[in-house]
Amino acid sequence: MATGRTHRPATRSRGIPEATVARLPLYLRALTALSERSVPTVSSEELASAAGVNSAKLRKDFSYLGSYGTRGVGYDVEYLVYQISRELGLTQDWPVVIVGIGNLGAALANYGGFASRGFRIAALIDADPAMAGKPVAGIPVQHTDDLEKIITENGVSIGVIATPAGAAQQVCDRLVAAGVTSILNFAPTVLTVPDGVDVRKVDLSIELQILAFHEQRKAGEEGGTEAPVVAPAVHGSPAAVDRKGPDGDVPAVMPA
Amino acid sequence: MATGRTHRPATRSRGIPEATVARLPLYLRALTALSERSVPTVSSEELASAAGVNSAKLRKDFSYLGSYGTRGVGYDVEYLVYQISRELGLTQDWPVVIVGIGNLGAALANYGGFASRGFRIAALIDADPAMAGKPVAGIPVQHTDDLEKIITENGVSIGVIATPAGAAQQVCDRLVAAGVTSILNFAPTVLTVPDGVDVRKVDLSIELQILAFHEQRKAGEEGGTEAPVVAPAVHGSPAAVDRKGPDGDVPAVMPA
DNA sequence: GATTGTGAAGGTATTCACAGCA
DNA sequence: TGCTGTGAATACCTTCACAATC
Repeated sequence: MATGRTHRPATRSRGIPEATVARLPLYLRALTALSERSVPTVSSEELASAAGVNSAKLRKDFSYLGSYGTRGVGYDVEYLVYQISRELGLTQDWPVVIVGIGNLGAALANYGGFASRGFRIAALIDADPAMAGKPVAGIPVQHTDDLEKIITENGVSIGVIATPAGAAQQVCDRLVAAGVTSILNFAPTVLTVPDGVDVRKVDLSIELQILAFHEQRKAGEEGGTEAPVVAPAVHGSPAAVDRKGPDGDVPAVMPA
Repeated sequence: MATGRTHRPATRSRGIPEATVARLPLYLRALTALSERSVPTVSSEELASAAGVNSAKLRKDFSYLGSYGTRGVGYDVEYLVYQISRELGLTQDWPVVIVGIGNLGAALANYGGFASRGFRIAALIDADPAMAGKPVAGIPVQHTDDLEKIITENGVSIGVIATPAGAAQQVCDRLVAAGVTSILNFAPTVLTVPDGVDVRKVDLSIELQILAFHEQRKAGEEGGTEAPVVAPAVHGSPAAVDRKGPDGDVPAVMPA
């Protein structure tokens, strides 16, 4: 779900599998909570359950980082927090810009977990001149015109796009041209970027649609009641032949 | 990344692999765009590139749904839109409640892609009495006290949690008790739910941390120009064989 | 000739289950 | 005895490559 372009085998980066990397933040969060409660050590079983994964997976994940546990005892909380933080690159802090300070951008700017976890908002950028200078989350919004300058002067390599879909690709291009190499995209668009740039996408409607899929299945399962499927009568289209799907009548397509 | 609890093999649901389900919304979005431009048919190659995946994968994905294409020609756009919508359960519309109307909740409420894609905001709910009655995105906010009533009366089965982390589990429990079986969680917490309830999680700081991981790697690769990595004198990670024990300088742990 | 649909091959990820160590 | 670390087994996903079909 990341990767700059279709190529790049999404292969494990430096020996650590992508799937493992995606779980490290989860472990880190659970560990941080334990650390705050001054818990000195934790077993794979306990930690796994706090992170919502199973313990074998967790141990395998940690084994990619090294042997940081003690047999018969468990893991030293502080030590693990440090090792994972380092592995994730959180021992330095990353200046981040957020582009598009609408409802969502403002929500992101106000999100507390930001500063506390290795990231620092270097700037908020919006295309609306009326926003310029207005403080959001205590940070004055700057105009898109200065985007390149802001990126360069602050050494920003991570950008967050929270603009409308229509503007996202253009903003992305400018960010990349200015030197950003990692992008978190909240706009509902597929971004095209050159090799070497990572894009991750967060998309509300995709998540909801996935839930709807499972929800529908649940409804259909029990009692077999439901009969939601309307079944199209093969339209001017294909596979009249051996095609499976029910037939009935078609579209009435989606809105937009 | 979903699934109710550790168990449930995350197995394919009704023959359609989870990975495929997660891509259907992507295809649907690309198809909808084509549909709006009145494009009648599309090849796997074209559609795949619009959706940002490779064409073999797309064809394989579609093959799980049925044989909806025409060899030598491609796919009928309208027909596919309909089939995918149906598969995702978007031919009905799902009432959704959003709990926690802070910055993020408001942003979600204002998110346009909502109504247009098979979902309808049935209610906005917040624990702050001062919010009650105040309209957000044209919908009056209701108080948490009425949560159960709202869920039941509207037949809501999908809930969105946008509360602070501390309140999330409790809200989740109430939603589930009231009949919600799918939850989209924006709070940075692991939710525990009974079997049969799906949870999906959207987490800004996790995404950023994953980006930071890759970003760090990039910096390390090239000529080392960047030189950002502070590199604790500590030993390398893996191959250090029997690596072990905190010695020398360790932690300097994360804030929170 | 073009493009789909799909077996088969190749990877990646998860889980099992137990040897090894504190 | 208790718990980690990890090979081996399994499950899942992606990609290849080509026969089937329009």
